[in-house]
Amino acid sequence: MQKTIKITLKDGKIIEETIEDREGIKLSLICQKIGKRLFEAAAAAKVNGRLTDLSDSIKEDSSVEFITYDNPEALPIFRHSAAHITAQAVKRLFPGTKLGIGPAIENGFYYDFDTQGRLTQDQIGKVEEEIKKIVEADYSFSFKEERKDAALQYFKDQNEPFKEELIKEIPESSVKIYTQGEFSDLCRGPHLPSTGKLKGFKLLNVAGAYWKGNEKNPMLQRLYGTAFPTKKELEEYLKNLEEAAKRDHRKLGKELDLFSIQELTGPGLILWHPKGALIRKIVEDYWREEHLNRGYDLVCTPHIARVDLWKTSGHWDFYKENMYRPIEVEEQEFMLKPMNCPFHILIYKTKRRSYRELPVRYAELGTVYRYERSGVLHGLMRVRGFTQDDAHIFCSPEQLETEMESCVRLALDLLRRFDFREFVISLSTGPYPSKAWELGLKPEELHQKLIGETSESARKGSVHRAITYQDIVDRFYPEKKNEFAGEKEEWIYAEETTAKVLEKVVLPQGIKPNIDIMGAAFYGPKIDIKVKDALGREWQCSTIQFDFNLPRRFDLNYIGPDGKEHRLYMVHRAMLGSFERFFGCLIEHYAGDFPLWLAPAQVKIIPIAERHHDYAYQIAKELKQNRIRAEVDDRGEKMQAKIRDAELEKIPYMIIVGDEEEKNKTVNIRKRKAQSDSKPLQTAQSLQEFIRDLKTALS
RNA sequence: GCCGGGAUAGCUCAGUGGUAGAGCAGCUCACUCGUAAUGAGCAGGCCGCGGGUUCAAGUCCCGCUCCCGGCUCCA
Repeated sequence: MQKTIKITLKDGKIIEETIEDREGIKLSLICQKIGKRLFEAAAAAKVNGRLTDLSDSIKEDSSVEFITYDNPEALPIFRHSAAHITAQAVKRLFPGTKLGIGPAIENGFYYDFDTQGRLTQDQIGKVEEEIKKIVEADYSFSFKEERKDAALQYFKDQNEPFKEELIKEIPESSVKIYTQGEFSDLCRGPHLPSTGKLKGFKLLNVAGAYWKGNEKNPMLQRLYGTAFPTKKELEEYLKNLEEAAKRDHRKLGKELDLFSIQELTGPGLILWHPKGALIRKIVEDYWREEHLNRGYDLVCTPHIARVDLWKTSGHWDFYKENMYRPIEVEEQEFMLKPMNCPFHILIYKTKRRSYRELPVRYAELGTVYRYERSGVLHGLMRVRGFTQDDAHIFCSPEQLETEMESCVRLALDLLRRFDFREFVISLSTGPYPSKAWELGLKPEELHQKLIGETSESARKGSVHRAITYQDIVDRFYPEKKNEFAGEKEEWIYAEETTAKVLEKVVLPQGIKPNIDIMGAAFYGPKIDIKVKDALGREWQCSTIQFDFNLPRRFDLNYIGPDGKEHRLYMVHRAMLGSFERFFGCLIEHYAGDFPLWLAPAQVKIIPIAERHHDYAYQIAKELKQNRIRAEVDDRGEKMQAKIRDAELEKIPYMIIVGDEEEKNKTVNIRKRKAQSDSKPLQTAQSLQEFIRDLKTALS
């Protein structure tokens, strides 16, 4: 039986094809008919909005879009195909290897294998060689739809226990098996037409990873790599990696003498050297100033407290794993604080509070200690002792919206001061259906995001009914939903208040919040703000968290206008996060090249010869009187060497003084990074002018 | 914590079971210099820590500490 089907293309053009009813027509054929160039550039196709392989066929009227290499949607296809090719290479080199999973990830892909430990870092080169052979062989990717039991048998015969496990978890009755050359793998697809299309790939490193991320499962070897449609894009990416390595805060921290972490002190404990401490002091001053201006009160609290405090707060029961063992003093047990909140609560509770004095906002640069497993520590980013820029807001329900709004504004204002321009904001919601999530995602998108990744049928679009929040909670978090503190009404009120604030403050700035469903802490929903640094990497900084738990545990209340006690709302918030992590971010964001207001030394004065030293010190004195951080380089080095060293120290300005300057009472200014091959940026001017300019730049 | 890799001078790093090395930094001396490294000399080491194998260990083996890449978690 033959029939004619209509194919609607992306540009609206409709083509008709007459096909054999049972066989349909291959997408690659359609593509080829449209044009040779399109065919060569096509990685995959989208049929009725669903991605599929070019080797797939269609049998009915459809809308078809071809995904070419330059389309961002092609990237994951490349990477996923690269993962399969990598697996093929590894299986060739290490027979008996059992396959785990091999997905595309943000900047590349990985594949997990059980090679019985044979795959190590020094084998990467060999695997790459093998991949090259596979690419050159240009095997085509093809797939077969198999019934689950047949597929199960197949992978059993292949001795692939992980694949068997995966198939058993798939709800559909059939699965797809992709083949290129002698290699076959369970996969949802789609893939490139053939292995030869993979032009730019690179294996990056090997690491251990638990099967399904669960430490009770066996440890597999994970091979990370990346892939791009062209070599050029790959090279750009690798360059970016190099740049990131250059900016590594651990490296710059050592080079610029900012901080150290030493074996004798212990892992995850930071020693701030003078220059680092100075930058921290500048940030702290700015932070305190901003908080005082915005109605916060500063408080200070101790590092240890009796264990009873932590029992009252619940940390003893629920946070014990992250706390250090008690310290015994005069037969009483004290604990190092992992958080500041209980102390702030105690200050609040020292007297009866009237609604007239709300909101109460207590802010503290509070140093806390948390036990972190040794393997997770990382420079300044993940440590065991750190100082949070913490605050707690105690307010009435009516004040919540205003308070939230000012928190979000404060966070963005502070972060922008440090030249962060892009933000990723997410709202983490709890177990009750509030309307908050509609803010970030349309129901269909939600569908794709949540169901699409886990279920084939939803991807095919067979479930089009509107999905509800409750569906998601029930389906994905069946046990977790009972672990939450607080009343349903509180949750909904808090989430909807937050949504209102995000709508008012964040959306107009062109930032679309993410909704992290069920991402809330057990005690309340939260907003997190991540910054994107100069290289586009994301760092968690601000967090604003509701707490329905502590006000109950500590019986926090206020006296309302009706003369009765009312339950207080409490908000935890940190804007920069911790000074340690934030400092690490700043170092990487600025590549160690701190802006004038943060630079530990702002001006280096370079006398050309010894006879200019007096004049140099005179200038330094005057700069210091104007609160400008200046140093004289009075070493017996050549001027050129001093300039070089000042450049390497990344000091924003140099003042070079010699006979001419001394005679004319001027200063010769060289701005950092004014390379000798560029136009000379240095100008002679009076010191007063220079000071005025700096002050303008600093204000 | 687990898997893999690593630790040699202040820093960056060579080092094949047989006398511990370089460059930079440091110190001393000379040079007093015009926009990214002046030259010479000197000094600098529990080769991460502890055991073992060996005539002999920085090198081989075992244990520990710390670091790096991940897994998991988070400020």
